[in-house]
Amino acid sequence: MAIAEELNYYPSAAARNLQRRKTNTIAFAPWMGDHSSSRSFFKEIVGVLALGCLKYDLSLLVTGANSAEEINENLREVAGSGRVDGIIVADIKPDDARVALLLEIGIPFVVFGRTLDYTSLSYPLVDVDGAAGIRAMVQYLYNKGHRRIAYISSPFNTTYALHRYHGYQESLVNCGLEEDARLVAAGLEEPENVRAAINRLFELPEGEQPSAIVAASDSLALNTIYSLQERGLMVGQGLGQVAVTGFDDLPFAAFLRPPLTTVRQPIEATCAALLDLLVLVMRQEQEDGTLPEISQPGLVKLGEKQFLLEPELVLRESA
Amino acid sequence: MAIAEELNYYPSAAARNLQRRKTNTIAFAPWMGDHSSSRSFFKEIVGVLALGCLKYDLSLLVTGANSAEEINENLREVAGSGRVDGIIVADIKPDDARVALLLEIGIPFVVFGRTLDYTSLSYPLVDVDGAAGIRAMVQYLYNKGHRRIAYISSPFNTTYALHRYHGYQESLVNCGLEEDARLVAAGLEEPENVRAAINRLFELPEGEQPSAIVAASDSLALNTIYSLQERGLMVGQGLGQVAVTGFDDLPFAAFLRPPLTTVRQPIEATCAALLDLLVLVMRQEQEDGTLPEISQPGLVKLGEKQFLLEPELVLRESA
DNA sequence: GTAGCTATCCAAAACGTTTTGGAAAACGCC
DNA sequence: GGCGTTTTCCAAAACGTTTTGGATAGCTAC
Repeated sequence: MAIAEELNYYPSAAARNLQRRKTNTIAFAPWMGDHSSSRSFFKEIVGVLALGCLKYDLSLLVTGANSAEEINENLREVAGSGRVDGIIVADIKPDDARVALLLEIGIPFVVFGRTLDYTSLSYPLVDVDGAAGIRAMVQYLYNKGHRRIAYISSPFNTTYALHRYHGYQESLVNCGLEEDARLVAAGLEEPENVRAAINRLFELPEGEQPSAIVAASDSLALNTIYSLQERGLMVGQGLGQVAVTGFDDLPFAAFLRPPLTTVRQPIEATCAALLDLLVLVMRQEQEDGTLPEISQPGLVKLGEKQFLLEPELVLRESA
Repeated sequence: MAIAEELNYYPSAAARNLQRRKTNTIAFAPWMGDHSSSRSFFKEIVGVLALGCLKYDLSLLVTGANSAEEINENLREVAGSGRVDGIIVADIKPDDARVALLLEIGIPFVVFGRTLDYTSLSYPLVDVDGAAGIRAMVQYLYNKGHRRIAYISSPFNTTYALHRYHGYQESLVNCGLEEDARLVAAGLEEPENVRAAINRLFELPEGEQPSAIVAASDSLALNTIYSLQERGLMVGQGLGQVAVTGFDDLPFAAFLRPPLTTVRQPIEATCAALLDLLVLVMRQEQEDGTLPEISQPGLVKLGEKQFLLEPELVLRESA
């Protein structure tokens, strides 16, 4: 050991990997598409994952891809060549082909998020319970006295957008409120579309206008706030003000004026759960021994290897 | 080939790596410290790097580390074991030990940023010319008629903070203005400190107060704007307004009210230059053949393997 | 047809570890 | 001291590629 130290010797990773048939490396495969809204959240994750890997002595390989074909080809190559022992798939689309691909290849993997298959238990996953987050938010607004609660969403072509919307519907039922289609605007992305939607909301007859607006994401909430301010409306919880809430707790949320009440994505907990679960799946793959239990505060067990994380309400001045 | 396709065969990466003594993998080693301000910028980079790697058929390994010792140990291991062919070091500190370490190990590497060694040409680097960015900004403000231009900075314990400040000083000279120590506030990080600094600026005698405030980062600019608004001052370029500028063009900059005039970090260009340079160094390492020229719009050649990128002014309504 | 050269082919070596398995050593017991 | 068992030791095999180099085949020119 002394001589090794002196010679600055480190065992060759390639030779080790070859003989042990194991790389101690996992891949992080986000979507990397043009979808800027989801992108900003997944950027947050990389760093936390990298730090989390230290605990398990894993290295983190980040795969980029410009298109759907490229990501699949990439995944095939990375998994097929044995470059990694496991894969974390993020930013899943409703009809994402990656899950099927990975099941076919037979490499250990964990998905962050759910495909459209709402209650899918066929693959290991961790997801933030968006429906629960929105439910908690709507309930909070209801308790504050709001009865006309509008909902603003991005297009329903992502699973999380759907889950969050379902949360809105569920909590309306829980609160004994009727869903009013005129208070729901989905498919919004560009600021202009948000502005148009907000304008429509406040062209409703007097007593039918919303007193609170729940946005499905922080960036929608941001544009909602500006749209309201442009109309000369005040944002906040006070009398004559319109309450606005977001979802994600992106870095800017606290710096808006007024600071945004929102639902915080539990990034650290999510990453920890993803890693714990992936390591479990990888171990189980080689020696079918006893699998350690995965448990964390706020973690709901959906199935054998499926977990949901409760997000947290962050109350600020916008509601 | 048909049979390989049919059997879903992919060559073993480990065996290849072993024989070729080459991994086609590079490491990205950011600081990953607690430094939240720099962190947000480096998160931006990972994704772009991952995409850029595709061009060169490289994989990207992201190393995490919780402390200075850990990052060094990590770097030693990754480089020593031959896990990667080259390393991109980011978020460099003035007295960063990583450069010396990598030089000693003798692995190809590229640094994003400069150590305190202001004109260091002893290792390959790419940096954004912060001084040039601030110079352009001050010159712009001068041309708009501003003569009392204040400067707000984070602590001078990072190289980029120093460079940017030097840019401020240089452009004052260029514009024929005297530096007024009362208009410079450095060492700021927390919102309260920024507020205090702003308050001091506007407790100056009438004609000596600043008409423009150049902040060394977007987050400082954000707190500057709020501090001004709390004092009842209007932010913008108009009459009786205080102009405020930032640096980085973080995602929220465009969404502030008023939208922030700032200096945009050329992320894509930076990543492209880093990769081009690293690939060059790696190739040169093995076969000392002809090295292709690295050239990009806005790229200034500082030395044989040292490049500076001109950042770009983004003019919005805050100035 | 043959000499001299180049192109093709393929079995064997090499890459640097870990695993394997047989031999030697150590141990425990009667 | 001898037998059976366990532990230690170490040379050789294995991991799955790419490289090597000697042999064979293919050309060209006389």
